[in-house]
Amino acid sequence: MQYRDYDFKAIEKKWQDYWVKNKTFKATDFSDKPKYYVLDMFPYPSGAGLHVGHPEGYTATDIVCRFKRMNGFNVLHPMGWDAFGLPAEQYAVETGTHPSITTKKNIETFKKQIRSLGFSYDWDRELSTTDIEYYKWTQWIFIQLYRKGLAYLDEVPVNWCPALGTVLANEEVIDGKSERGGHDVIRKPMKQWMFKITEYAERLLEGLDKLDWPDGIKEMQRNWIGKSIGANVVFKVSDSLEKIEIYTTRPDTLFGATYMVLSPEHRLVRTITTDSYKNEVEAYIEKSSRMSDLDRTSLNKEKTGVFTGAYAVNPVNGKRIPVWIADYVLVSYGTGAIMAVPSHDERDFEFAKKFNIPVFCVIKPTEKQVEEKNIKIQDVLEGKLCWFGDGTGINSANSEGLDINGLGVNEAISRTIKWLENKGIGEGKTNYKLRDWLFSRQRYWGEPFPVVHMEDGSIKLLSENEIPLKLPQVDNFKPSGSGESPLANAGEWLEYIDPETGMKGRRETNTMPQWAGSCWYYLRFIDPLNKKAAWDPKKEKYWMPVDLYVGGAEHAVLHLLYSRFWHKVLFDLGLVSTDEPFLKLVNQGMILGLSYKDPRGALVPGDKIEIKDGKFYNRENGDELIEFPAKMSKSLKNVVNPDDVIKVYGADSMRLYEMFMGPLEATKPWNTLGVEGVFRFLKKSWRMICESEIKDFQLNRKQLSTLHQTIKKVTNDISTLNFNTAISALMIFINEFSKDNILSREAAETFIKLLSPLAPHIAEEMWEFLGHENGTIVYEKWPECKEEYLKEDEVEILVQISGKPKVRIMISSDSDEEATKAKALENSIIAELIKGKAIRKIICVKSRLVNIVI
RNA sequence: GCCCGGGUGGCGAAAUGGCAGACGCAACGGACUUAAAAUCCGUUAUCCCUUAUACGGAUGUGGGGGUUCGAGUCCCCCCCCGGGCACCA
Repeated sequence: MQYRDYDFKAIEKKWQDYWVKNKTFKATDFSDKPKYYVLDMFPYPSGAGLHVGHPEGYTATDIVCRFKRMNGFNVLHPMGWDAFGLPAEQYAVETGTHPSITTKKNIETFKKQIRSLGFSYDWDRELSTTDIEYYKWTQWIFIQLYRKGLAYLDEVPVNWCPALGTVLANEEVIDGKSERGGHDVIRKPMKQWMFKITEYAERLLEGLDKLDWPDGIKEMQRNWIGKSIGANVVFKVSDSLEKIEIYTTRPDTLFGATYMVLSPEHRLVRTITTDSYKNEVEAYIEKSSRMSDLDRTSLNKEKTGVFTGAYAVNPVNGKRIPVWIADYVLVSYGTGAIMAVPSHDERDFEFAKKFNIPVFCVIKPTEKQVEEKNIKIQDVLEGKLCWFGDGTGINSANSEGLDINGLGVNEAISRTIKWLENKGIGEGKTNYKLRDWLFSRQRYWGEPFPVVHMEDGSIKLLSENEIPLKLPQVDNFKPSGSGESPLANAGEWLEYIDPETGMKGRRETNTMPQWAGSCWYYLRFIDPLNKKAAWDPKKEKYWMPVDLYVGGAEHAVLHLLYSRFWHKVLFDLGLVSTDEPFLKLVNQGMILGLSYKDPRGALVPGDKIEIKDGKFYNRENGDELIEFPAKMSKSLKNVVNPDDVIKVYGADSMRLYEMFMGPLEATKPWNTLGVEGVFRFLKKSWRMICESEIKDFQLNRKQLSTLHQTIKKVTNDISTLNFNTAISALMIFINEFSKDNILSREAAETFIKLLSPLAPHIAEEMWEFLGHENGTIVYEKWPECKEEYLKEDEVEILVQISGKPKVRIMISSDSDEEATKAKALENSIIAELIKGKAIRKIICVKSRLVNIVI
């Protein structure tokens, strides 16, 4: 073959066409090879197209896939579209364009862009959550969950915006106002579909332990689930038959309870409030119901509350304590009521101080902690200071057999619970912060629920042969005005007549949230064309679980928790074979854009920058600016479009730069100048292969060592996803081997193979250039590192005197400790430096250093 | 406030407790060229000593302490940046 320039445009087109034509990356079901399932978080195909953040994770997974194929794995690497959702619907409201048209167009753009990067997806498995053949099975899964008793309708508050006449998603409400227009948003109760994810709280928590996920993400899920262990305790209401049950994690502080608090929504509030306090209580309830959650829970908010006039009896000591209502107690957690122990709970302490409620200390801090925290123990004992650290019980005994004085916190808790249980007035109780999952949206562009509201008020679940329930064509995508979804205007579509009983009904007009489609797409990829089932269980058993899942950390809780929940339900139903879907999870870091900030720290958009003498100025007011990485955004004009990079440098350079910037997980700033460097490296590689004389000859010791060190480094680094250092190893190799204009075939072929997962187009072309005329490098065997070549005859070691580096000497690489020491001591410079000094000791690290301590 | 990340040259970054700054960018100098691009070679942490870019010495991984023959790496305290959670009793 004739030498040509590195014409990346022609090369990349040629091989992308070749891969598509030959279905090079087709994953075969039931191959004898070990399977490896690599999944990217599939994108929402927006109108803006890809930005440089998308290809980061996709490049990483692509490299792993190609590496695994060369190591003999049968790789499943699919791509699809999470295409239901708000932007297409909002565009429809504004322009009247049907969301399916927008979606189709955006998918085409995304697909073209993704293909231009040469990713090795099996495109035969492509899917979109909006395909009727896909959402049929999303509805089918809903049916399974419903039948298992995990779906229910409940009247819960939604974000209702009267000015816009619509319901908003949480994400569209910013500081209690609508994102668009800044109108007030209130909480309005509406019938909503809920999932009992709380039934799976414990298993979702336990399951985390065995997952190979970033600790941060696991911790976020743990916090979200929010398990706490404590007790429910029943307090009698004084002069009444009513009882108030409270939840506490600190039953050991029961003797310190000086008041109680009910949340304003607690069902007993009106019952127990005495006549003289009615007006105040009603006013308070009314006031807090109008407040948004944000207002109620915002920081630094001073505590508020009112007394109900009622008293309760503390069951451990019979003391009468006042019952208050306050919005710092949430109705949705625990029992919606607490016992307040101001002496040992900061919130209660704050409240008690404000309303002059007594503080009664029941835990004496340990000496050690008093010292550490630098507090006066007397202040705690007198109730002047709130103490929530360790300590021992005081003032905590009654005549009915409970005595926890002198006990530590843990022991006191278990004793108290035992006592409460014996008396029948309380029990050990575990609570979770996790709430049931609100699953319906008042939207058009989502999966319709396979549900009908019948005339008689009953709810009918469609049967499996009544799905797919197709989303109807409508002309008007505007909200219905009643707070219902645009589907409420869908006319005939709404009407339903039961085929068996003839009873009339109206279809559910809510649609499912965007999470629905992404909850199970990894399962459909296994068997995307199956018409009879969501997936074939045999294929599921072969491919699952996902071995590597890569995506952004913004899905840490929601998507990843929801899909784990569905997966566990499917597992319980015997529909999948593993109880966790994603074995290993990696979050790629955010890529920031180059931005500029002025002396006041304000960011200045990219089009207002003027560069003079290597310094940056604001064109408008002459302020000197400093370069500063910031999140890419339209307004800052710092968004980098991959297409532009590919046009100038090619897809291989784009891929390489994305990986060379730094560790995959790190947040890092994009700098287009950096692409120049990897582009040069590829050009250099190209010249080394295509301009050198390639011959078969035996490499010398030094070259063999470099070659095998490179194999070892690249192999390890790709396995551990440290692509940046793998690339630098290949650069070192090139710097070494491109010095000569004659190259051994062995070195050349090994290099191309090592490069091929990272920069596949150029690798294919060079592979072909070397005479592999028909075929692809994709399934060539990955080079093997032979340890015996790594060893060099001589190694350089450092000789230090008292830890200070002095000289470097060459020694035979198999010198033992004694020989190494002797060599070091006989060196003339060392001998001079230690002359006349006593050697205290000598530390010797084999093949590394000798440290002579004097 | 709490929980995770992170802080290393002008910049992106490397470093199983063992020579800090590999690799790359930028900058500077040189070669090639009529010239430019491309390419190649070299220099590039700070300070001191010095006729000096030699030789030599000291300092240096956010700050302060500690462990160790030896610390970017381990331990304690503090500061700053990014992300998440936020009255969950």
